[in-house]
Amino acid sequence: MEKQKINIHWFRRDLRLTDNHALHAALSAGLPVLPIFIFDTTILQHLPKKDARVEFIHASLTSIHEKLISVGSSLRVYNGTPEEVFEKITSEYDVQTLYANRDYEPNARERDKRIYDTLKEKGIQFIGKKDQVVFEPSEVLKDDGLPYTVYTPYSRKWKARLSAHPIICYPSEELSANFLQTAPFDLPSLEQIGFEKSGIPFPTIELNTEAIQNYHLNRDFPAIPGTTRMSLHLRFGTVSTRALTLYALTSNEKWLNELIWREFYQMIIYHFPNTVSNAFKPAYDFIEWNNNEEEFKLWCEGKTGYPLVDAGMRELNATGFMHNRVRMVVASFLTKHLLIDWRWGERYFAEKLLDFDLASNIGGWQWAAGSGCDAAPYFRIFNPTSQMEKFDKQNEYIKKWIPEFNTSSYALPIVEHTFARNRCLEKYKAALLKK
DNA sequence: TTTTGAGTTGTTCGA
DNA sequence: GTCGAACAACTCAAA
Repeated sequence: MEKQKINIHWFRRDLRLTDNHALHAALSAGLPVLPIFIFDTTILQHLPKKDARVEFIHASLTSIHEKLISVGSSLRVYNGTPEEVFEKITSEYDVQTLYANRDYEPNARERDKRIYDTLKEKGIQFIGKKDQVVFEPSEVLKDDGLPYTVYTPYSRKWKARLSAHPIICYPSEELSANFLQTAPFDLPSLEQIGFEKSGIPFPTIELNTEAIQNYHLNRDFPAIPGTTRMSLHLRFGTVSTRALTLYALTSNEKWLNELIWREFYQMIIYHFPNTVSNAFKPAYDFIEWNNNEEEFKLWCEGKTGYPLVDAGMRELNATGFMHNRVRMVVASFLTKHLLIDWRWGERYFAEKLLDFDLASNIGGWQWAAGSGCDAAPYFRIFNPTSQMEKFDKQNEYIKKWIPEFNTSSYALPIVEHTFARNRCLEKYKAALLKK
C-alpha cells in the first residue's frame, strides 16, 4: 500500500492550538497535518518521578488531544529520541515537510540541527518558525551588527523595531479542518511515561489584568498577588507571546519591559551559549567560592535564619514558584553572603522551578552574582533584613512560609550580615584584580 | 576614531 | 526620620 503524503507539526515549547506560527504554516501548506509531541527519553531520564513540569506538559497535551478529537483528528504522542521517532513516522507516512517553532537554547539548537540533517538525507524539509519571541536573537542588533549586552539600549531598539514591524498573529485555530483525519491515537498516561502526579497546583492561564494595571506598584511585594504568574505558560507556550505583548502595549510599560527582558536573555543565550556554564564577564570566574555544602543544604531547605531567604526557599520547595523580588534576595544571599558558586543555585532553581527557563535562569543568576551582562555591580549586596522590612513590612509572606517565625525554634542566622558583606567585597575585589 | 552619557531591582554612612 | 553621596571605576552604545 502506498504511504499517505502528509506534513507534520512538531509541538515543543508551543503547547497550544491558537496563534501558533509553525502550526499555522503547516496547516496552510496543502497536505494533511499530523500533529505530534515527543517525550524525549534523553531528557526525561534525568528527571525525578514527581516532576510537576512533566505533569503540566502531559495535561497540556491532553487538552490539545481532546480538542483535536473534536475536529476528527488526534495528537500523536511518542516516547523516545527524536531520531527514533522520525524513523518510525517516515516508515508509516510519506512525510513532505516537518514544521516546528524555533528554540534558541544551545541543546535544542543542536538537536534541531541533527534532525534537519537526518531528514534532509531523506528528502524531507524541516521548516522552523519564530513563535516564542516577538523578535529573534538576530533581529535586534546594534548598528554595527553585533548583539547587545546591555538591556536598556536593547529595549529601545526592540521598541523601535516594533513600531516599524507591528505584531502579526497566526490564527492557526481557524485551520483545524486541515489536520489529518484519523481515529484517535492512544495518549500515554503520565504513569506510562514513567511519572507520577506531583500534587503541585499550576497557575491558571487567565490573565490577571488587575495585576498588570498595577504591576509597577505591586510587583515587589511577595504577600500580594501583584505579578501575573504567566512565566509557566510562557515557558511551555500554552499562551501566545504575541498576544501577551499586544496586551502589554496598551496596558503597562513596566510589564512590557519584563517581556522584553525575557527576549533579551534568549538573545544572550543564543549569541553567547558559553554563558550557560561560564561567567559572562570572565574575571568573575576567578572568584574563590567557599562552596560549603552544609551551608548550601541549609539554603536549599530554607534554614539560614534570614526570614525572607527562608520563606522564599520554602515557597519554592512547596510550590515550584518563588516571587521575583525574593528570587533576587535568595540569589544574592547564596552568592554574596555564603560565597557559593552561582551555578549551584542555578542548578537548584532549574530542578525546582515550574517556570524554569534556561535563558532567564542563567541570566538572572549571573545578574545576581554580578558576573552577567548588565549585571548588578558586585558591591550591591542585598541586605536580607532590610529587604524584608521594605517589601514584607507586616511579615505576612514570612509568616505564611515560616510557621515558627518569632519563636525560639526558628534558626539563628548562619552567617552575620556585616561580616559576610565585607568578606564578599574582599573576595570579589581580589578576583577582579586577577583579570 | 574619539568622545560622551548612561547603566533593572541596593546599602551604608554621615549630616 | 530623611537626604545625598560614596561605593569603583568600567564598559557599552551611539553620536
